[in-house]
Amino acid sequence: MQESRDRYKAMVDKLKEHNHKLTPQRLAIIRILSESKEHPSVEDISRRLQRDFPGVSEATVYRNVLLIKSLGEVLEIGFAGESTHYDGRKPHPHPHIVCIKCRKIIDPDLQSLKEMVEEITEESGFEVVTYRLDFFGICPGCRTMNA
Amino acid sequence: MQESRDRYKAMVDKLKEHNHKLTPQRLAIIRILSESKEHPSVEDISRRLQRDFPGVSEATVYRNVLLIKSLGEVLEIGFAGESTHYDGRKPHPHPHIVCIKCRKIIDPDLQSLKEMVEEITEESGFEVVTYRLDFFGICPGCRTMNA
DNA sequence: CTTTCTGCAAAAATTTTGCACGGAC
DNA sequence: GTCCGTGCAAAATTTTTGCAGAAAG
Repeated sequence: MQESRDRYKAMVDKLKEHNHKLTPQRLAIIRILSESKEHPSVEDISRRLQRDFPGVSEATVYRNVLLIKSLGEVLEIGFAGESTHYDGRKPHPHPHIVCIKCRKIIDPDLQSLKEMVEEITEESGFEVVTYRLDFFGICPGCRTMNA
Repeated sequence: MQESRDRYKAMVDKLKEHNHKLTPQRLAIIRILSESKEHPSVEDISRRLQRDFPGVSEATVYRNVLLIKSLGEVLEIGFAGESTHYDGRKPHPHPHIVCIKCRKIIDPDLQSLKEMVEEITEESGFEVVTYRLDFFGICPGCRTMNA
Protein backbone atom coordinates (compact mmCIF):
# COMPACT_ATOMS: atom_id res chain seq x y z
CA MET A 1 0.00 0.00 0.00
CA GLN A 2 1.17 3.49 -0.89
CA GLU A 3 0.51 4.77 2.59
CA SER A 4 2.78 2.17 4.13
CA ARG A 5 5.58 3.00 1.73
CA ASP A 6 5.20 6.69 2.48
CA ARG A 7 5.43 6.06 6.19
CA TYR A 8 8.42 3.78 5.72
CA LYS A 9 10.21 6.42 3.69
CA ALA A 10 9.34 9.17 6.14
CA MET A 11 10.82 7.20 9.00
CA VAL A 12 13.96 6.28 7.09
CA ASP A 13 14.41 9.89 6.01
CA LYS A 14 14.05 11.07 9.57
CA LEU A 15 16.70 8.60 10.69
CA LYS A 16 19.10 9.71 7.97
CA GLU A 17 18.41 13.33 8.74
CA HIS A 18 19.51 12.75 12.31
CA ASN A 19 22.52 10.65 11.32
CA HIS A 20 21.29 7.38 12.67
CA LYS A 21 22.61 4.25 11.05
CA LEU A 22 20.32 2.09 8.96
CA THR A 23 20.85 -1.38 10.30
CA PRO A 24 18.84 -4.27 8.92
CA GLN A 25 17.12 -4.74 12.27
CA ARG A 26 16.18 -1.08 12.42
CA LEU A 27 14.79 -1.13 8.91
CA ALA A 28 12.80 -4.26 9.64
CA ILE A 29 11.28 -2.64 12.74
CA ILE A 30 10.36 0.39 10.67
CA ARG A 31 8.79 -1.80 8.04
CA ILE A 32 6.64 -3.51 10.64
CA LEU A 33 5.61 -0.20 12.18
CA SER A 34 4.72 1.24 8.79
CA GLU A 35 2.63 -1.76 7.79
CA SER A 36 0.86 -2.55 11.07
CA LYS A 37 -2.61 -1.16 11.48
CA GLU A 38 -3.20 -2.98 14.75
CA HIS A 39 -1.02 -0.88 17.06
CA PRO A 40 1.55 -3.55 17.93
CA SER A 41 3.39 -3.79 21.23
CA VAL A 42 7.15 -4.25 21.47
CA GLU A 43 6.49 -7.92 22.03
CA ASP A 44 4.32 -8.09 18.88
CA ILE A 45 7.01 -6.39 16.84
CA SER A 46 9.66 -8.65 18.26
CA ARG A 47 7.64 -11.74 17.45
CA ARG A 48 7.08 -10.65 13.86
CA LEU A 49 10.77 -9.81 13.57
CA GLN A 50 11.84 -13.33 14.41
CA ARG A 51 10.80 -14.42 10.93
CA ASP A 52 13.52 -12.36 9.30
CA PHE A 53 15.88 -11.98 12.25
CA PRO A 54 15.87 -15.04 14.43
CA GLY A 55 17.51 -14.14 17.70
CA VAL A 56 16.88 -10.42 17.48
CA SER A 57 16.93 -8.94 20.95
CA GLU A 58 13.82 -7.46 22.49
CA ALA A 59 16.09 -4.75 23.89
CA THR A 60 16.88 -3.75 20.31
CA VAL A 61 13.19 -3.34 19.60
CA TYR A 62 12.73 -1.24 22.73
CA ARG A 63 15.71 0.92 21.83
CA ASN A 64 14.54 1.46 18.28
CA VAL A 65 10.94 2.15 19.08
CA LEU A 66 12.16 4.66 21.65
CA LEU A 67 14.43 6.25 19.06
CA ILE A 68 11.68 6.47 16.48
CA LYS A 69 9.35 7.90 19.08
CA SER A 70 11.93 10.54 19.95
CA LEU A 71 11.93 11.54 16.30
CA GLY A 72 8.17 11.93 16.42
CA GLU A 73 7.53 9.15 13.95
CA VAL A 74 5.53 6.81 16.13
CA LEU A 75 2.62 7.37 18.49
CA GLU A 76 2.80 5.71 21.88
CA ILE A 77 -0.47 4.29 23.18
CA GLY A 78 -0.50 3.12 26.78
CA PHE A 79 -3.28 1.20 28.44
CA ALA A 80 -3.37 0.27 32.11
CA GLY A 81 -2.45 -3.32 32.81
CA GLU A 82 -0.87 -4.15 29.49
CA SER A 83 2.27 -3.35 27.61
CA THR A 84 2.58 -0.16 25.62
CA HIS A 85 1.39 -0.17 22.00
CA TYR A 86 2.64 1.88 19.08
CA ASP A 87 1.12 3.42 15.97
CA GLY A 88 3.65 4.06 13.23
CA ARG A 89 1.09 4.85 10.55
CA LYS A 90 -0.38 7.95 12.13
CA PRO A 91 2.35 9.19 14.44
CA HIS A 92 0.60 12.39 15.43
CA PRO A 93 -2.11 12.45 18.09
CA HIS A 94 -5.58 11.94 16.78
CA PRO A 95 -8.93 11.05 18.29
CA HIS A 96 -10.33 7.56 17.97
CA ILE A 97 -13.86 6.29 18.14
CA VAL A 98 -13.83 2.61 19.00
CA CYS A 99 -16.84 0.32 18.69
CA ILE A 100 -16.91 -1.85 21.79
CA LYS A 101 -18.86 -4.53 19.90
CA CYS A 102 -17.13 -4.97 16.55
CA ARG A 103 -13.86 -3.22 17.56
CA LYS A 104 -14.02 -1.01 14.49
CA ILE A 105 -11.97 2.16 14.91
CA ILE A 106 -12.67 5.37 13.07
CA ASP A 107 -10.71 8.60 13.10
CA PRO A 108 -13.18 11.45 13.32
CA ASP A 109 -12.46 14.99 12.33
CA LEU A 110 -13.68 16.89 15.36
CA GLN A 111 -14.30 20.60 14.99
CA SER A 112 -14.79 20.85 18.72
CA LEU A 113 -11.26 19.65 19.49
CA LYS A 114 -9.74 23.02 18.73
CA GLU A 115 -12.32 24.66 20.89
CA MET A 116 -11.60 22.24 23.70
CA VAL A 117 -7.91 23.00 23.62
CA GLU A 118 -8.72 26.69 23.80
CA GLU A 119 -10.99 26.10 26.76
CA ILE A 120 -8.22 24.23 28.57
CA THR A 121 -5.68 26.92 27.92
CA GLU A 122 -8.05 29.59 29.19
CA GLU A 123 -9.32 27.71 32.22
CA SER A 124 -6.14 26.07 33.48
CA GLY A 125 -3.30 28.06 31.96
CA PHE A 126 -1.77 24.85 30.65
CA GLU A 127 0.11 24.95 27.40
CA VAL A 128 -1.29 21.90 25.65
CA VAL A 129 1.46 19.89 23.97
CA THR A 130 -0.31 16.70 23.08
CA TYR A 131 -3.33 14.65 24.01
CA ARG A 132 -5.02 11.32 23.77
CA LEU A 133 -8.66 11.17 23.04
CA ASP A 134 -10.48 7.89 22.70
CA PHE A 135 -14.23 7.47 22.71
CA PHE A 136 -15.74 4.05 23.18
CA GLY A 137 -19.24 3.31 22.04
CA ILE A 138 -21.49 1.39 19.70
CA CYS A 139 -21.32 2.04 15.99
CA PRO A 140 -24.44 2.50 13.83
CA GLY A 141 -24.15 -1.02 12.44
CA CYS A 142 -24.01 -2.66 15.84
CA ARG A 143 -26.78 -0.44 17.17
CA THR A 144 -29.28 -1.62 14.57
CA MET A 145 -28.19 -5.24 14.85
CA ASN A 146 -29.31 -5.71 18.43
CA ALA A 147 -31.76 -2.86 18.72
CA MET B 1 -14.13 17.93 53.30
CA GLN B 2 -17.65 16.68 52.80
CA GLU B 3 -16.80 15.29 49.40
CA SER B 4 -14.09 13.07 50.84
CA ARG B 5 -16.41 11.72 53.51
CA ASP B 6 -19.07 10.98 50.92
CA ARG B 7 -16.62 9.06 48.81
CA TYR B 8 -15.31 7.19 51.84
CA LYS B 9 -18.81 6.20 52.83
CA ALA B 10 -19.74 5.17 49.30
CA MET B 11 -16.72 2.87 49.10
CA VAL B 12 -17.33 1.36 52.53
CA ASP B 13 -20.99 0.80 51.71
CA LYS B 14 -20.06 -0.89 48.47
CA LEU B 15 -17.68 -3.20 50.30
CA LYS B 16 -20.31 -4.10 52.90
CA GLU B 17 -22.90 -4.63 50.19
CA HIS B 18 -20.62 -7.20 48.60
CA ASN B 19 -19.71 -8.84 51.91
CA HIS B 20 -16.09 -7.81 51.97
CA LYS B 21 -14.46 -7.46 55.34
CA LEU B 22 -13.51 -4.07 56.69
CA THR B 23 -9.94 -4.49 57.80
CA PRO B 24 -7.99 -1.52 59.13
CA GLN B 25 -5.65 -1.67 56.14
CA ARG B 26 -8.55 -1.70 53.73
CA LEU B 27 -10.21 1.23 55.44
CA ALA B 28 -6.96 3.17 55.45
CA ILE B 29 -6.52 2.59 51.72
CA ILE B 30 -10.07 3.78 51.12
CA ARG B 31 -9.42 6.83 53.24
CA ILE B 32 -6.37 7.71 51.17
CA LEU B 33 -8.23 7.14 47.93
CA SER B 34 -11.12 9.30 49.07
CA GLU B 35 -8.87 12.13 50.20
CA SER B 36 -6.26 12.16 47.44
CA LYS B 37 -6.77 14.65 44.68
CA GLU B 38 -3.49 13.86 43.02
CA HIS B 39 -4.38 10.48 41.51
CA PRO B 40 -1.92 8.39 43.50
CA SER B 41 -0.19 5.26 42.29
CA VAL B 42 -0.07 2.09 44.34
CA GLU B 43 3.38 3.12 45.45
CA ASP B 44 2.09 6.53 46.55
CA ILE B 45 -0.71 4.94 48.53
CA SER B 46 1.66 2.46 50.07
CA ARG B 47 4.07 5.19 51.12
CA ARG B 48 1.31 7.20 52.76
CA LEU B 49 0.04 4.08 54.48
CA GLN B 50 3.34 3.48 56.23
CA ARG B 51 2.50 6.30 58.63
CA ASP B 52 -0.39 4.38 60.15
CA PHE B 53 0.58 0.88 59.15
CA PRO B 54 4.33 0.43 59.19
CA GLY B 55 5.15 -2.73 57.33
CA VAL B 56 1.97 -2.83 55.28
CA SER B 57 2.54 -4.89 52.17
CA GLU B 58 2.44 -3.33 48.74
CA ALA B 59 0.67 -6.48 47.62
CA THR B 60 -2.17 -5.63 49.96
CA VAL B 61 -2.52 -2.25 48.34
CA TYR B 62 -2.56 -3.83 44.89
CA ARG B 63 -5.16 -6.34 45.96
CA ASN B 64 -7.41 -3.74 47.54
CA VAL B 65 -7.17 -1.23 44.74
CA LEU B 66 -8.07 -4.03 42.35
CA LEU B 67 -11.02 -4.99 44.51
CA ILE B 68 -12.28 -1.43 44.74
CA LYS B 69 -11.86 -1.04 41.01
CA SER B 70 -13.92 -4.17 40.42
CA LEU B 71 -16.69 -2.54 42.46
CA GLY B 72 -16.55 0.50 40.19
CA GLU B 73 -15.43 2.82 42.96
CA VAL B 74 -12.08 3.88 41.57
CA LEU B 75 -10.97 5.01 38.12
CA GLU B 76 -7.83 3.46 36.71
CA ILE B 77 -5.60 5.83 34.80
CA GLY B 78 -2.78 4.20 32.85
CA PHE B 79 0.00 6.09 31.19
CA ALA B 80 2.76 4.60 29.09
CA GLY B 81 6.06 4.28 30.87
CA GLU B 82 4.91 4.73 34.42
CA SER B 83 2.88 2.95 37.04
CA THR B 84 -0.88 3.05 36.98
CA HIS B 85 -2.63 5.83 38.86
CA TYR B 86 -6.01 5.77 40.55
CA ASP B 87 -8.75 8.28 41.18
CA GLY B 88 -11.04 7.39 44.04
CA ARG B 89 -12.71 10.77 44.19
CA LYS B 90 -14.16 10.72 40.71
CA PRO B 91 -14.52 7.04 39.81
CA HIS B 92 -16.34 7.79 36.57
CA PRO B 93 -14.54 8.81 33.37
CA HIS B 94 -13.52 12.42 33.16
CA PRO B 95 -10.90 14.47 31.32
CA HIS B 96 -7.42 15.00 32.72
CA ILE B 97 -4.73 17.56 32.14
CA VAL B 98 -1.27 16.23 32.91
CA CYS B 99 1.83 18.35 33.31
CA ILE B 100 4.67 16.64 31.46
CA LYS B 101 7.22 18.35 33.70
CA CYS B 102 5.97 17.96 37.26
CA ARG B 103 3.45 15.17 36.50
CA LYS B 104 0.69 17.07 38.27
CA ILE B 105 -2.76 15.97 37.16
CA ILE B 106 -5.80 18.22 37.26
CA ASP B 107 -9.43 17.56 36.37
CA PRO B 108 -10.84 20.35 34.25
CA ASP B 109 -14.52 21.03 33.89
CA LEU B 110 -14.90 21.19 30.14
CA GLN B 111 -18.05 22.72 28.71
CA SER B 112 -16.96 21.59 25.26
CA LEU B 113 -17.01 17.91 26.17
CA LYS B 114 -20.77 17.68 25.90
CA GLU B 115 -20.55 19.40 22.56
CA MET B 116 -17.86 16.99 21.41
CA VAL B 117 -19.96 13.97 22.31
CA GLU B 118 -22.82 15.52 20.37
CA GLU B 119 -20.58 16.10 17.40
CA ILE B 120 -19.47 12.48 17.45
CA THR B 121 -23.02 11.22 17.69
CA GLU B 122 -24.14 13.42 14.83
CA GLU B 123 -21.18 12.84 12.56
CA SER B 124 -20.52 9.15 13.07
CA GLY B 125 -23.75 7.82 14.50
CA PHE B 126 -21.85 6.24 17.39
CA GLU B 127 -23.58 5.95 20.73
CA VAL B 128 -20.81 7.07 23.08
CA VAL B 129 -20.59 4.80 26.13
CA THR B 130 -17.34 5.91 27.71
CA TYR B 131 -14.12 7.68 26.86
CA ARG B 132 -10.71 8.63 27.97
CA LEU B 133 -9.57 12.13 27.43
CA ASP B 134 -6.18 13.26 28.58
CA PHE B 135 -4.33 16.40 27.61
CA PHE B 136 -0.62 16.67 28.21
CA GLY B 137 1.10 19.98 28.53
CA ILE B 138 3.00 22.33 30.74
CA CYS B 139 1.31 23.78 33.79
CA PRO B 140 1.50 27.47 34.64
CA GLY B 141 4.05 26.82 37.38
CA CYS B 142 6.43 24.92 35.14
CA ARG B 143 5.94 27.44 32.33
CA THR B 144 7.20 30.32 34.43
CA MET B 145 10.05 28.30 35.93
CA ASN B 146 11.94 27.85 32.68
CA ALA B 147 10.44 30.64 30.63
C1' DC C 1 38.69 3.51 11.25
C1' DT C 2 35.33 5.60 14.15
C1' DT C 3 31.10 5.63 16.09
C1' DT C 4 26.93 3.64 16.70
C1' DC C 5 24.26 -0.50 17.20
C1' DT C 6 23.30 -5.17 18.66
C1' DG C 7 22.97 -9.24 21.65
C1' DC C 8 23.23 -10.92 25.94
C1' DA C 9 22.48 -10.88 30.53
C1' DA C 10 21.68 -8.52 34.57
C1' DA C 11 19.10 -4.99 36.85
C1' DA C 12 14.97 -2.17 37.60
C1' DA C 13 10.45 -1.38 37.97
C1' DT C 14 5.77 -2.86 38.24
C1' DT C 15 2.30 -6.21 39.26
C1' DT C 16 0.71 -10.94 40.50
C1' DT C 17 0.61 -15.11 43.14
C1' DG C 18 1.28 -19.06 46.75
C1' DC C 19 1.21 -20.03 51.30
C1' DA C 20 0.77 -19.92 56.28
C1' DC C 21 -0.75 -17.11 59.87
C1' DG C 22 -3.94 -13.77 61.88
C1' DG C 23 -7.95 -11.14 62.35
C1' DA C 24 -12.94 -9.74 61.02
C1' DC C 25 -17.34 -11.27 61.55
C1' DG D 1 -14.87 -21.16 64.54
C1' DT D 2 -14.86 -20.01 59.64
C1' DC D 3 -13.25 -17.60 55.96
C1' DC D 4 -11.24 -13.87 54.12
C1' DG D 5 -7.32 -10.82 54.23
C1' DT D 6 -2.50 -9.87 55.16
C1' DG D 7 2.51 -10.25 55.07
C1' DC D 8 6.25 -12.16 53.04
C1' DA D 9 8.75 -13.85 49.45
C1' DA D 10 9.02 -15.57 45.03
C1' DA D 11 7.53 -15.23 40.35
C1' DA D 12 5.92 -12.96 36.34
C1' DT D 13 5.91 -8.86 33.42
C1' DT D 14 7.60 -5.01 31.25
C1' DT D 15 11.38 -1.94 30.40
C1' DT D 16 16.19 -0.24 31.03
C1' DT D 17 21.10 -0.59 31.20
C1' DG D 18 26.23 -2.12 30.99
C1' DC D 19 29.41 -4.12 28.29
C1' DA D 20 32.02 -6.38 24.60
C1' DG D 21 31.94 -7.49 20.02
C1' DA D 22 29.90 -6.48 15.25
C1' DA D 23 28.86 -3.60 11.63
C1' DA D 24 27.40 0.81 9.27
C1' DG D 25 29.20 4.89 7.24
